[in-house]
Amino acid sequence: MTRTPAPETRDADVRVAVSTVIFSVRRDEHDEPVLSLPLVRRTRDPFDGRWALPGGWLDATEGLDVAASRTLAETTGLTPSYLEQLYAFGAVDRSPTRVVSIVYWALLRSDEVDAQVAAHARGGDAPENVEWFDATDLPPLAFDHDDIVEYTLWRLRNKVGYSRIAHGLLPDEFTLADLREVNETILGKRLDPANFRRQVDTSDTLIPTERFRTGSHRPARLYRYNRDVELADRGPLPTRH
Amino acid sequence: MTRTPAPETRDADVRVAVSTVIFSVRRDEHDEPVLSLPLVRRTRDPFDGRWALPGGWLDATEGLDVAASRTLAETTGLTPSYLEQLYAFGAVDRSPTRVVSIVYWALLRSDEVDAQVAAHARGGDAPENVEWFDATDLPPLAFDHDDIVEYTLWRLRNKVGYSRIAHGLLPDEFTLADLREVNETILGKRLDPANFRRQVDTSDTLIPTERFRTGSHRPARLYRYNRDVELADRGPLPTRH
DNA sequence: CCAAAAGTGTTTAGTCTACACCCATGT
DNA sequence: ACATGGGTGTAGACTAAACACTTTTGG
Repeated sequence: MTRTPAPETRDADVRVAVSTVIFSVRRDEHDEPVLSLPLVRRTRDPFDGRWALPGGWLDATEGLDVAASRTLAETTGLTPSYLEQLYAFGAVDRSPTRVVSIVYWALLRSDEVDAQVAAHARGGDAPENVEWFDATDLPPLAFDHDDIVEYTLWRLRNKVGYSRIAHGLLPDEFTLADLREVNETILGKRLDPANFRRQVDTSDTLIPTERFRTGSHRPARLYRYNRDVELADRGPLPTRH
Repeated sequence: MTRTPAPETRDADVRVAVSTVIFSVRRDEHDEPVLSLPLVRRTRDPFDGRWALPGGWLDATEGLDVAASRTLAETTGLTPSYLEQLYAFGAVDRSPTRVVSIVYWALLRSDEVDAQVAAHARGGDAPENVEWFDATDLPPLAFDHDDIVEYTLWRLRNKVGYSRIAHGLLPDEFTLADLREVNETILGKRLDPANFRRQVDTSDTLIPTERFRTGSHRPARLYRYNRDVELADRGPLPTRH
């Protein structure tokens, strides 16, 4: 039972990586909203050619959250509106070499997707080998990334139920129909407009504006997200000394 | 924006540790139940002499869960009945050297506490520098372990509300009063016996036995935990291939 | 005026909580 | 018998789903 204390070099060959599952709601060819996520095509073994989650190695001089943001930006050019740690994956056989991956999940506002992509295209620094996929219809991924995405989806759907996290996928101002559509897309089912309205305005997370979106029918009031309330608990509030 | 890809040695000086917050319900001098956890006194710098969470370095040949169990056993001699990953802490300044800690939290059945402690005492391999503390009244801890424990407590109290996880703190057979007492101890408030009974037996997590605990008054039926239902979701079901 | 989405009201079923009450046992 | 915790019943409060209904615009 008692074990000789190991030398400090015991973990010399364990490396730490950071990956991020980042969701956004994009429109397909029929203008239907689709819960989507970007993947990066691997250009080396293992899993050369396979699609994988964006990520990279943890730098010794940066915190985990920062590493997640940085590697996401480096590989995809995207900056999320919401970022939360998901889980640390560390099975011995999940990669040929010993890698512990700290996985984050993130949300990207729908108006930012195209804006950020376009900006990189203009700047000539468009990320390569990046493609968006329907989150519910993915190709087989590298490593254990299939499991990771599945768990992330479960967590997202769960969290949408008890927090107002869907705002992280919308622009500053939006209608209740927009918000409801995002929720419907995530959950994959229709929600009652009347009851949805009541749920959000008893939750105090929305601030009504005096502006309206005018369309083909009765104008809908625009709302803003109330920044006084947290989007959702993000874990242990990483000791912001 | 674009960054030169780093060499594979970028994270050479990041080490991975595993720590565990393990709870049990112990009796104080007045026989009152107290939510307690064991701490280990550090015998070297940094924080020499301070109390810290049990843990140790991740071995390159073992998974994260296994490492949590092993380091817990090595430092305290305890074997948990429930183990779940909590969070990965990796702020740059949380330790003089760069350490990413994967923190687990665990439960230990009340009948196991003394049994395991006694077994080690007999075997002469009693763990040193280990002491149990009231979880709500801890001394200042080493590193960021104060924050970690606080977050763990929050998570435990939360989870007790929507899952039947308190069974992890009880022996195989127990009365509803036992189970309720554990819940009360965790939550720090009284629960209505009648309503508590209904909650648990609509949840299908308990199997009634034909045995009764006889005491000073009307005998109470003993229940067993229904192993067909999971205690609680433990995260992404670590790909048990 | 009509279609369609925005927004309001109401009915109902289910759940949660407090608490009154009966039951079974050791003293 | 009686005190005490084990166990059941139930009325009121609160919540959530379903859906009828009114409002406001564009065509």
